[in-house]
Amino acid sequence: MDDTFSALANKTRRQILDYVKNNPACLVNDISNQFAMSRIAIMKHLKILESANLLVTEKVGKAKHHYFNVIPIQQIYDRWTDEYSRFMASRLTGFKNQIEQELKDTENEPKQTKKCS
Amino acid sequence: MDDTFSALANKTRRQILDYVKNNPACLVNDISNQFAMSRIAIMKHLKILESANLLVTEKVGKAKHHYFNVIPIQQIYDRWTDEYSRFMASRLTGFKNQIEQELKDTENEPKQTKKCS
DNA sequence: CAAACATGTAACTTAAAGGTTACATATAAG
DNA sequence: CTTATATGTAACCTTTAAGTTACATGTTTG
Repeated sequence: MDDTFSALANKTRRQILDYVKNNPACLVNDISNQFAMSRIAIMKHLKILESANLLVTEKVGKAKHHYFNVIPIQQIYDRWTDEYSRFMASRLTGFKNQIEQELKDTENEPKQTKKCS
Repeated sequence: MDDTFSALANKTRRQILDYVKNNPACLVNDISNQFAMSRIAIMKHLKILESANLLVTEKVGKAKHHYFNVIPIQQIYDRWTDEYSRFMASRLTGFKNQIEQELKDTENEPKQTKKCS
């Protein structure tokens, strides 16, 4: 999970994900041609994305095909909607009201701190 | 948006967010007491979280109160669900039901928050 | 086989992240 | 007023991130 957050923290890597999503089966060179930086730099980003399982690859001869994998993003999505579900739900009622509600409800409730991934 | 991703990429900062969410109005010292590292290190993390607008603060005398702000996370959520809507589409129905369930449950479940100092 | 092509590895540089200790300021309380 | 408390700033250190150039390997194709 930490790998996923780290991988997504870099703008170039998010752009790579966007590109691969829109160009399934694309090659290393296809990807690196989209960016100003060198192919080596892109390959490092690809390695990080692949380690985070955000990209999966298939080697066919000398060609390496890349595919976007949404599952780690879904896992983050699930994490946040679990951790912050009340806040996500609050989109219907507004943040301010929710904070006021929390402060009001505070006295008779137990503290609970959840572990972080 | 980049600030938000960067801020969320660090495990300590995610844990800080969890703590502040569960302990609205908490102070710098309340937060730093939860961690092994120094108060100064925590203050740097707080500054980053505040710059990313994930935390909002209110100064009252010598005390600085911290509050979690979900809006940047909602924006990320919206970005990804927009960017990857095709991939998320299959999950949307489940999500809708989940939110409805959460809203329903919220009325009966005790909330897990406690006000600080 | 030789040349072009696609990808992979190594070594290095620079900048930024994440932490430390020491010191400074401002408010509350005795 | 003096002391304890809560937060803020400065200077520094170490590790990691992110990029570079140069070279190596493996695979098609003429």
